[in-house]
Amino acid sequence: MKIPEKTISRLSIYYRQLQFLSQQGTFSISSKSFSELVGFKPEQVRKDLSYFGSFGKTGFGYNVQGLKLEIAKILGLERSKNVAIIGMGNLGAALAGYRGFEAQGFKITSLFDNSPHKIGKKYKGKICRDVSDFARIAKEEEVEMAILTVPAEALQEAAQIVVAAGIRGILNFAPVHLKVPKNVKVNNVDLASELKSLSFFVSGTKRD
Amino acid sequence: MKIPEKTISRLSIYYRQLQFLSQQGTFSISSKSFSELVGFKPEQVRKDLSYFGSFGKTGFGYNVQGLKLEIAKILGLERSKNVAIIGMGNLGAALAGYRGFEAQGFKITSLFDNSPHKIGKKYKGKICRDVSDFARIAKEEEVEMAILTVPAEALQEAAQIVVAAGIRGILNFAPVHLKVPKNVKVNNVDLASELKSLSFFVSGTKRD
DNA sequence: TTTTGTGAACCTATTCACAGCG
DNA sequence: CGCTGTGAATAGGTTCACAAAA
Repeated sequence: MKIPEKTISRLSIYYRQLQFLSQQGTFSISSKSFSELVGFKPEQVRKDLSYFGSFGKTGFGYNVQGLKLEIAKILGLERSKNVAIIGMGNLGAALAGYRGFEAQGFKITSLFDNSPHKIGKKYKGKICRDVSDFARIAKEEEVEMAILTVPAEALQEAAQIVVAAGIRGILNFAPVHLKVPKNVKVNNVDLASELKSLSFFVSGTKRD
Repeated sequence: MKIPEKTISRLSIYYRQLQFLSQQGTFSISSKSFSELVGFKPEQVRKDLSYFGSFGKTGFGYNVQGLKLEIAKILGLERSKNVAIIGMGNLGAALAGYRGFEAQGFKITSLFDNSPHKIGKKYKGKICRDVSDFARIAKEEEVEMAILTVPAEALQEAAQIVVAAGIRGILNFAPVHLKVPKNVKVNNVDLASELKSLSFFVSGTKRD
């Protein structure tokens, strides 16, 4: 069965919500109540889950803890994953200390840059290293994914380095299209473009 | 005619690319060459543009400068838009100094927080103010959009404040569903979820 | 009765394929 | 000719509606 990509990003959202419910001590929840929390339709939630199995109890709903673990398994989050950041500008430095990652099963283990001004410097207690040592360090520290916060003109080169080192998941913040082999998955976060599309909606005459 | 939301986000990407081409001095470009740069299909590019008019010349392609201006008009970017950031944590502070915004027609004019430790402090040369003064300041400074980088538990309240102040475009970084009136547009950037969906792909056994 | 799981129907978006213009 | 613009065909994703389970 082919699983829609959108299902995967919704599961990622469900996971965060289940973690929260679990911390609250909620034992079980129906697809209807859950859907209101995450902002989708109940059928959508059920269909998304149905790609992977039957996790609910008819007439009852889903066990919060159980479902959380199932989704962790689906997303490969049973154990924490190590992540490297390449590019220690404003954004890279902020992400190095972003609390939201740890709680969701990610560990920012390694920071890289190519500038002598930044190599050796500490960010949030972690030392920034030379990106030319990426392959060796990534192997040693079992890095599985990379966050690229380099300038546009450095992007393709940085990507080459991480792909050559065997990384198969890249989160790209440069507002430029990244060409990678098809066994590598890239997620793009284009912050200025998010604002541009908001601009369309706030500027529109018919949209109020 | 109804315009797909995805078309709007692609136009936002096209805009960045056209700006780059324009800086390079490229005079004109075909949908085919352009599509390779942005990573979509040529028909997609043409269809997206066709919702708004006929901007190309048959047998020739598109005038770079002209198309850039047309898209600026569509997205409401003819003049720079003022943006506020609420929540001066790691991420908010980084975005306050993010260079990528200015070049694309956005000005971060106003910074807010609710913590006495942060109010009055300067971030990238801009002073952080009390979020309870949001409505007044946003009006004075003609803020049209807001970036929310507040903790999850403060999100809904922050949103209420900006919506009450007449803001109709919100970029939300908290990994929580935000309820707003339907005349307000929210774009969500959920960084941990981006990593989770990458995790699915790097963990998968069949996906290499 | 309540709520899941899921084929079928529907709706939205992408790609095809070609007419028509310069 | 080369390349755009666009209806028609296809693919992809969402919602409906209901049978089955507890």
